[in-house]
Amino acid sequence: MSHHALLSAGCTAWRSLSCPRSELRLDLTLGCGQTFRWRETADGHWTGVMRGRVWTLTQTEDVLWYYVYSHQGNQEAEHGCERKVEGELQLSGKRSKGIIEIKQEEARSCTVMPELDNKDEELLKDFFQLGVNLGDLYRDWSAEDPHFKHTANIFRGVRMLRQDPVECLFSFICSSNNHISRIQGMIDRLCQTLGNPLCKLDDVAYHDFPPLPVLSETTVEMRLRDLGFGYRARFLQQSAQIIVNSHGPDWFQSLRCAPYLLARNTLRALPGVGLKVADCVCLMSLDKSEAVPVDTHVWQIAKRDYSCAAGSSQKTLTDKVYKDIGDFFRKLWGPYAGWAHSVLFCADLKRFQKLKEGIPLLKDDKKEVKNKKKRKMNKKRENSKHQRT
DNA sequence: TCACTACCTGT
DNA sequence: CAGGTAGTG
Repeated sequence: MSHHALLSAGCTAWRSLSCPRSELRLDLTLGCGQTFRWRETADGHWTGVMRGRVWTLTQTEDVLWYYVYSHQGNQEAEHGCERKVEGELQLSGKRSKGIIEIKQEEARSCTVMPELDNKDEELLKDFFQLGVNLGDLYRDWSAEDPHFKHTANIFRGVRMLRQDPVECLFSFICSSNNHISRIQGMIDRLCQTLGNPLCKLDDVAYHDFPPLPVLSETTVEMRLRDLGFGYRARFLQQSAQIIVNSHGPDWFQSLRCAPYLLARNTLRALPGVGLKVADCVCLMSLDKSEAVPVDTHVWQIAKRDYSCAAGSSQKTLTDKVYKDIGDFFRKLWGPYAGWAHSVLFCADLKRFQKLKEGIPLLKDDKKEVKNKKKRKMNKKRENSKHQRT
């Protein structure tokens, strides 16, 4: 059986690229709720699906390491990966680029084509938007905003992903009136049930995100209700159907080029997509760095930390208040306001509170308890399914 | 423009 | 109630 890759095991297929932690923190960026599909599969190792393949990522002080798994329809050889590299493994981060140097005979059994190497590096750079200099942005935001400056020191390296628009849209339709841990479970079940299987690692089956045509099938609503999606099941199916039936195949691509507000309004026409979800999709997958998703939490931040007047007298987050708060932050932070917002959002998450007291994150702090319960619930769901039929 | 409600499900 | 949305008055 295949295992999740471990950098310390010295597999020769690990590749790397220069990237200081101040520009990217995997734990914060992947764990702050902008994506729901990456897990810490080993200490500091994050595994997830990106562009139809399974990746494990980890980092040292100045280097980002990546490992891409093979599966059907994927040429790369994977055997021989348990092998140790001869001599010391350079974890010092001195090497900034390329694959670990390996002996000729090993190279044959655990090959990484140079041209693939390049492409994968480009994919990673695109996914993490490494062309955007986060250090410069932090400096600018800190200059304008003392409160940001305070928290930014602890929460460096929080960066916006450039996600697949389909996955992003349908994930955030699920986010309504919901919390992160449950959303993660829902997305897992969605991919497991409707997505293409990719590979299996240590008993964990990885699937691609379901394609639009599959999501648009009329049976999907019922199936998703059985998976515990509640009223969101209909939104998902309907939105997919509308996109498939009344928009061209490069609809999302065109939204990437469209101005922010046009893109947001277009998305809003889909069922289950309000201002908040539309802004998430704009910011996280459609290159709209100025989009600021305002949820109840961000609203609290605006009032508490910025004494932002908007909506201080209102009881609910109305459209007007929503827009006022977004404008407030855009004025404060500028064209990358959405990126700045995610830093503060991240800093406010309960799971990252320990960082503020200088306590490093431990991998299994949060999860152990939940896994047990999950099994119980799956059983419960099975039962109610049988009762219905 | 704002308030209120229903909507699924789990903590 | 939970990182909302849609429909109503």
